[in-house]
Amino acid sequence: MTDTAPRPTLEAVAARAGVSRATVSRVVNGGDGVREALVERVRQAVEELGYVPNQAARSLVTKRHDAVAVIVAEPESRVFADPFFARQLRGISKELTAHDNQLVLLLTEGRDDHTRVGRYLAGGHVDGALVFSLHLNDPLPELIQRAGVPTVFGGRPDWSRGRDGVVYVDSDNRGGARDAVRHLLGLGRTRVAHITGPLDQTSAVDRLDGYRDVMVDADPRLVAEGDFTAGSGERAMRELLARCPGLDAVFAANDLTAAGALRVLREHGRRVPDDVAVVGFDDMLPVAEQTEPPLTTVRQDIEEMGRLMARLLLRGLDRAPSSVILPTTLVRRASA
Amino acid sequence: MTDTAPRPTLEAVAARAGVSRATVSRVVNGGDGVREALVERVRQAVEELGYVPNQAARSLVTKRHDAVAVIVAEPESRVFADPFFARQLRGISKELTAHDNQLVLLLTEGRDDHTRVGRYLAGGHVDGALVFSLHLNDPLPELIQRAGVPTVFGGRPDWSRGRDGVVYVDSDNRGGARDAVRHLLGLGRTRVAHITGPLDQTSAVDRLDGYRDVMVDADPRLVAEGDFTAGSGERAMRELLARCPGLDAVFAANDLTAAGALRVLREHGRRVPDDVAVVGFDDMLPVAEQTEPPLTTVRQDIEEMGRLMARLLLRGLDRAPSSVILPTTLVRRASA
DNA sequence: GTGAAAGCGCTAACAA
DNA sequence: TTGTTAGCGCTTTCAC
Repeated sequence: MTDTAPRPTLEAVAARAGVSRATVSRVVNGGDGVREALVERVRQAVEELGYVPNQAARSLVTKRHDAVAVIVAEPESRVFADPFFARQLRGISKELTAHDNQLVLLLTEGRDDHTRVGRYLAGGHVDGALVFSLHLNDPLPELIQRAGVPTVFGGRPDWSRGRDGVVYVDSDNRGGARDAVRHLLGLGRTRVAHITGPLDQTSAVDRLDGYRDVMVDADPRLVAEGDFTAGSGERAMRELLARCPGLDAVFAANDLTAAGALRVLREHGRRVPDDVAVVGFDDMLPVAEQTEPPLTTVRQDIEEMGRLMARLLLRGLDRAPSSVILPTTLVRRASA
Repeated sequence: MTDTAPRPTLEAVAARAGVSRATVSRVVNGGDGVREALVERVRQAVEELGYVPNQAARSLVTKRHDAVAVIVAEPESRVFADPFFARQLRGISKELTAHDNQLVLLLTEGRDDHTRVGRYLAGGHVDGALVFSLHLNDPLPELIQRAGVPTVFGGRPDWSRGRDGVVYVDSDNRGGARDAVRHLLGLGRTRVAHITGPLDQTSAVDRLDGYRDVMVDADPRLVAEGDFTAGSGERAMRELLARCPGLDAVFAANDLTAAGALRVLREHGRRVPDDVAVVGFDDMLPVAEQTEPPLTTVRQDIEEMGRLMARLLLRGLDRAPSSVILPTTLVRRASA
C-alpha cells in the first residue's frame, strides 16, 4: 500500500534524450517524421526511465479515451451469472485489448443506476458502449442516445425494428431453431414439442418463430413456456407430457432447459433418444456434454459475438457499421 | 453513431452563473464554504447546461482516478466461467459504485498480457487493483508491486505466507471443511472420504487441511484428487468406490464436484444419504438445489467477499487495511 | 525534421 | 467567502 512514486513525464524523457517534448511525443505516438537516429535515442530514454504516458493528460487534449463501457442491465439475471456472458466478455476483452482499449464494466440494477450510467456516459469518459440484456421499455437506450455515445447492442433489441442506426450483433436464432426442428423431422419424428425461453427476450421469440416456421400446423399444446432455467425445463416437460403424451421429440430453447427436460423424461421412463429425441440450443459445454445422454444442440459462437461487438464499435468510431447476424451450427451428440 | 457534441465546461457554467470557475468547482465538489445563494445559482446553471465534469482534466490535477482495476488471470479457467466470479464481481461493482468509482476489467491470458497489465498499472490509470486467481509463481504480484498500486487479492495467495502487507479476502475454507466433516461424523459416519479441489489453489488445500484436522488418522486412500469440475467428481468418486467400498460419507471440495459424485453413487446403486452421505462446498444455488437429492453444503457469502475486497481497497487508500477471513455456514439439505 | 508555445478543463494555493 | 492564477502532462499547430 505504498504511495505511488511520481512517474517520469514527457519532459523528463525529452531532457534525457536531449530533444524537445514535441519530438518525444511524436516518437511515443508512432514516430512518423522523426529521424531514425532520434527515434532510437528517445526510445532508449523512454526505456531507461520507464516512462508511461499519462492517459488523463492525453485524453484532455485528444478527447479520446481508448476506453469502452460494457453495460449489463440487471446482473441479477441469468444473463450475468451464465458462463454465456463470461464468454462474450472474454471476446470483447480480447478485441479491445488488441486495439489498446480499456474495458469499463458498468453493472446496473434498477432505476437509480440508470441515471448514474447516463451521467457517466454523458461525462464523456468512454469512446463507446456495448450494451447487454435490455428489457422492453428499458430507459437505457434513450439515455445512451442522448449521451451521444456510439453503441453496439448484444442481441437484437426488441425496439430496434424499423429504427435506423441501431447496431447489434446476434446469433441466427431463428435459423438455428429451424435447423434443430428440421433435424428432428429428418429423424422421422412427427410430434415435436418446444419449450420456449422467456418471451420478453428476442432470442427466445426468434427461436419460437423458427420452430413455427417448420412446424407450421403444429398443435399449440406442443409449446410450453420456460425461462431458460433448468427448473423451468422440468416444469414445462411435465406439462407437455401431461398434455401430449404422444410427443416424440422436444426442441428446448437452450441447453439448461433441455437438461431439465431430460431429467423429467428419465423420471417418466421415456428413453432418449429412442422414445423422445431432444435438441437444445447454445452448446454450453459444461452442460451439453454432461447431460445423460449428451445433448444434440445448436451451437452459437459466443466468444465471437463478443469480439465482433467490440470490432464493430471500434470500427464505427470511423464509419457507421451495420448489424451482424452470426450463423449457428447443429452439433450432433446422443440425444437426437 | 453521431459525433459527440462539445460538452459545456466549468468556464461556461461560471459565466452563466456569474461567478468564477473556482466557485463553480467548489460547488461541484461539495460546495463547502460557499454562500447558499451562490450554491443555488451555480446548481441552477449546472442543471441548465447539463454540465458534467471532465474526468480527464480532473485526474490530471488531482492524480486520483476514481477507478479500480479488477484483474482476472487466465479467464480460460473455471474461475471466470463460474457464476462464482460473476457474483464477486457484482459485490465489487456495488461497493465501487457506492463510492463513485469505476470498474476497469483486465482479463489476462498469458505472458504478453502480463506486461500489458503491468504497463497499464504503471501508467497510473487506476487508484488500486483487485486481483483474482493467481497461480504459483505468477509474475503479476511482482509487477503490481513494482507499479506501486494498492492491491487486494481475492483468495489467499499461496506466496503470501510470511509476507507483510499482502491484503486479501478469503472464506474460512479450513473451518468450513471442519464443520462439514464434523457434521458427517455427527451423523454417525465413520469412513468419510474427501474429493479435493486442484491442489495448486489455496482454497482447495485449505479444505483438505480442514478435512485432515478432523479426520486425523484417516486412511489416506479416502482422499482422491479432483479439480472442482463435475467430471473430476465422477472420476474421483469411482476411484474412491473402488478403493474403499465401505465408505459411508463424502465431503467434496465444491458443489460441482459433489454433483458428479452423486451421479456416480446413484449409478452404483448407493442411496444418498442412507448409504453414503454427501456434503459439498460453496452453496452455488443453481447446482446445490438442483442435485438429486439436494445438497447439504458449506455456504460462503461470495458477493460479500467481493464487496469487502472493494471496501478494503478503498479504505486502504487512506490507512493500511489487513486481510479478512469470512466465516462459512453449513446449510442442511437432503444429502447429509 | 524539429522546437516553441498555446491550451485541453480542471483544482488548489494564495490574495483580496 | 470569492476570485486570480498557476500549473497538472500531453498534443498540436506553426515557425524555423
